Amino acid sequence: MKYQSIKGTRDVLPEEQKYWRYIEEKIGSVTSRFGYQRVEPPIFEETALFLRGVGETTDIVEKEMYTFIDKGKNSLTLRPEYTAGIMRLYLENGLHSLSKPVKLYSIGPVFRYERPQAGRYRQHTQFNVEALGEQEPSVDLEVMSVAWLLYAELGFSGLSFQLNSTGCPNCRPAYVEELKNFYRRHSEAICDDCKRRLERNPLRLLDCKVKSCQQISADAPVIHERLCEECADHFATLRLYLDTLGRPYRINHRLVRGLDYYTKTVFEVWVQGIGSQNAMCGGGRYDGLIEQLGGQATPGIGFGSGIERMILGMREQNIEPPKLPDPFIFVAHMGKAADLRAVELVTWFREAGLSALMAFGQRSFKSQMREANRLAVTYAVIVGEDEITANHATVKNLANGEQQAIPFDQVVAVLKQACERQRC
RNA sequence: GUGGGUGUAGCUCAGGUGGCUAGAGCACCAGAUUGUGGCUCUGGAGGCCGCGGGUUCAAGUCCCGUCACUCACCCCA
Repeated sequence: MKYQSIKGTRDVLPEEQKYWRYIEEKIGSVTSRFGYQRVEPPIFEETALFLRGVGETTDIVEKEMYTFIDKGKNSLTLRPEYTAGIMRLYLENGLHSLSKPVKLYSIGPVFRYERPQAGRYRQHTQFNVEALGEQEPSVDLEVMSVAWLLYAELGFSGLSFQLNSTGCPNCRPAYVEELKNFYRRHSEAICDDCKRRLERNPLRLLDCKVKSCQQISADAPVIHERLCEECADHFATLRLYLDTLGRPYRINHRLVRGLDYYTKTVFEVWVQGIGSQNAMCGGGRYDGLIEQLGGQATPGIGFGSGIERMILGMREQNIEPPKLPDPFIFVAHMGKAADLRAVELVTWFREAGLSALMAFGQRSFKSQMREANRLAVTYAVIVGEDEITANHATVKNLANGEQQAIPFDQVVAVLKQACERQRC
């Protein structure tokens, strides 16, 4: 085969549409109940926005961005995540003048150059939620609840939050220093990756999967025990909310995110069964980000959730989305005059709001009926020489086999009525 | 970037120790029923056995290389 899709990308085929439609409907329904409004920034931005917004030493920026120079010699990048672009959109369009918090969501593709594996693609579709301008922990709860309610209504079982606080500029530096000192004492024993992390991204030391490193990290200082008063209060209040609602969560002091902008709350929602990617969504608070991008100091919190990962999880848990409606009418025709009448009929049906299909060209009547059956239509409308002569259509109900003659000028009204009766 | 697995029909896959004229199921087309679907039966179409090289009388099968896909690590949705 000469051409094939790019590594890490995938084609969405008709078979999968019911999942997409179902998820998009649920997203629309849940977000509207929480009062979130949809916005869509372009899929590419100035590269500098992501360098500043995501963090220059993050893996995403260092090795995963699709960056290119356009014909005007500008450095542009396909968005590797939503948040930076949403912050730009918020500032550029003056959304800060709206009443706070400003609650936004988006659905669209994001791009990262990574090695693909189950549930991870170079282009994937992300559902993204942001709440801007409010620092109360009840907003953290609300944002987390959007994710929770979405997955619950999609039918997922075994959901739980993973929760941590990464502190703020007042308390994190001291903690990071303590953490580095702890690991320096074990610098002989940790793996090579961790030796790099020790200097570049110490928080990620806690997240190492190597067994010997995990034994060490079990004794490492724990951040949520070293938060400043403000962060500790915030964390405690959020936990109180979760306890009150009875939402299952686990404090995971290893949960540190790869993006620089997170402060205080970080969370994921886990579901079992999609390979090594057990997180359905990941997000957190980023109280310093907007200021860093040149706006007024504005707190914010959000998360991203991969649609392809949701579909994978639904398949894993045998969650069957409602199937798309089958077409209602198939027009079978025999002979030249009938072909013209069939073209007229499907046109009338469609203009009346009914779904109607027909066979193209002169095919055997049997094969047309077979096709009608395969399409799972409710009615076959049969037009042959007999019908042309008699000026009526033969309408066959494929479910019970009954058929009757209906004059051509009444067939649309009759089937329209039948459709309304069974809410097709 | 690192490690494992797999490449045979549109799809899912069989093809011990090399002997194939390369198979099955599903899907597709047609006929049995010259104007009636589903079920059944019969037939048909559909393959450079990923690609290149090597060993051999003989390679889908063995060897080398290569590409692709895939799972996992890193990281992340």
